[in-house]
Amino acid sequence: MSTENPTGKASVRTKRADAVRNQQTLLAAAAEVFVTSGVDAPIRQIAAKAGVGMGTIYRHFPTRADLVTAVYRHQIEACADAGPRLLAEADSPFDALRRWIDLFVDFLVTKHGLADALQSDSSRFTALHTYFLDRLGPVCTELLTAAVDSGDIRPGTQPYELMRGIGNLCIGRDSDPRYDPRRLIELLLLGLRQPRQT
Amino acid sequence: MSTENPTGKASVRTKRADAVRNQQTLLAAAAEVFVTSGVDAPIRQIAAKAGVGMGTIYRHFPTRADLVTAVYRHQIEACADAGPRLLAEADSPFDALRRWIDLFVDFLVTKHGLADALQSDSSRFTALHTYFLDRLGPVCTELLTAAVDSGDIRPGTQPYELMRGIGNLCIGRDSDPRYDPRRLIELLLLGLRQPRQT
DNA sequence: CCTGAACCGGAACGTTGCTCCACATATTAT
DNA sequence: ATAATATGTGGAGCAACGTTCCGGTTCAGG
Repeated sequence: MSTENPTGKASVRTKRADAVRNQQTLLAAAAEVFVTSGVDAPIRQIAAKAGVGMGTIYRHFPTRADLVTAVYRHQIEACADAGPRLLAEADSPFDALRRWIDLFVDFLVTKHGLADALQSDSSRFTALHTYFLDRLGPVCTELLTAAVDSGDIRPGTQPYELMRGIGNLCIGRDSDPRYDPRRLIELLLLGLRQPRQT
Repeated sequence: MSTENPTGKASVRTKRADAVRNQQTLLAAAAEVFVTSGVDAPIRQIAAKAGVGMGTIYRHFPTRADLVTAVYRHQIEACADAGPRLLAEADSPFDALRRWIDLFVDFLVTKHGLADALQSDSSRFTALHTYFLDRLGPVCTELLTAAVDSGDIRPGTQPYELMRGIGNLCIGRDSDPRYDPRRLIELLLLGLRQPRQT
C-alpha cells in the first residue's frame, strides 16, 4: 500500500522516524482496542490508547477500513497462503475447500464485529471489502474450480458469492450463544457437494 | 400491544383522538421514509416527514424497534399465517418449507436494511428481533419438524439457527448486484435435504 | 545550524440518538 | 359553558461520534 517504501532509498525522501513510530504505536493500540470494543470502536478511543491525536490516525489511515486492513493484514495473508498449501496436502479438493473455509471462519469469528463490518452498508468499509476480495478471492476461486474439476462439488457457484455468504453467516455470532455459524456452513457445503453420479 | 384497547370503553380512559391520529400519521411517514432511507433513517427525518416533533415519536414508539415492528407487523403476520397454509397445500413438507422460506426471503429483501437491522449488534433492535422470533419461530419449528418427520430433511437443525442464518444471508443484498442470497439459500436447502436412504 | 517539508494535536463543526419539561389540547366533571 | 385534570406535544439541550482543518512542532537533508 501507499505507506510502504520497499527500498527505502532513492528519489523520494525517506519517511520520518516519528511517523513510522506513530504508525506502529497506532497499529498496536488499534489491535488492542479492537479485541475489547470491536472494529467499530470510536476513533478517539484508539487515539487515546495510542497517546496521539485523532489527526494522526487520519493521516496514517484515511479511512477506518485502512486501519482495520492494516491491523489484520498478516492474518489475511496467512489465510490466503493456506489455500494452495491445503490444496496440495489435503485428501481431496473438497477437503481442501472445507478446511480453508474453516480457517476463514475462524478468522472472522475471533475478531469482534469483523464480519459485521465487512458486509455493512455498501459505502463504509469499502476498502476492507476490496482488500478481502483481492487477496482471498483468487484463492477461493482456485479451490472452488479444483473441487468442481474433480467432480467433488456441483458447478455454478461463484467464489464471490460463497465468500460473501460465509461472511454473512458469521455476522453477530457473539450476540447469541445458540447461534453457531459453523453448523449452517456445514449444511452449505453438504449442498454444494456433488451427488456422486453412478 | 399496549396501544390497543379493543372494546374502547370501560374502566380505562379512552385514548385521545389526536394521539391515535398522530400514531397513524407516524406509521405512514415512517413506512415512506423506510423505503427511501432504510430502517436506519434518522428519527428527525421521520418526524419532519410526519410533521411532528421527535418527542411524539418517542412517546408512541419508545425504541426504534417498536416503530419498525409496527410498520411491518402486517407483513410479518402474513408470513406467519402462510406457514400452516403452505404445509396443508404443498406437495410435501419440504416443498412447504422451501416456499415459506421464499416468502421470508422476499420480505427481508424488499425492505432496505431490514435484515441488517435484525441481526445488528445484539443491543439495538432487540425488540424487533424478539418479535420476529416469537411470531415466526413457532411457524418455522412446525415446518421443520414436519419435514423431519416425513423424512424429507435430516434432523438436527434448530429453527432459530435456520431463521437467523437465512436472515444473515439476506444482509447487504443491495450493495452488490452479483450477490443473490437466494442461490446460497438454495444450496442450504439442498444440504438440509435427507439423502433418501433405501 | 538552518530551513522547509512533513507531521502532530485537538478545537470545531455537523449529524445523530435520546431525554426532559414548559406548554397546548382533549376529555370529563361541574 | 366553564373549569379541572390527564394526556399529548414540540423542540431545546446534552452527549457521543466522525471528520476536517490549521497553527504550531519536529525531523531530515544540506
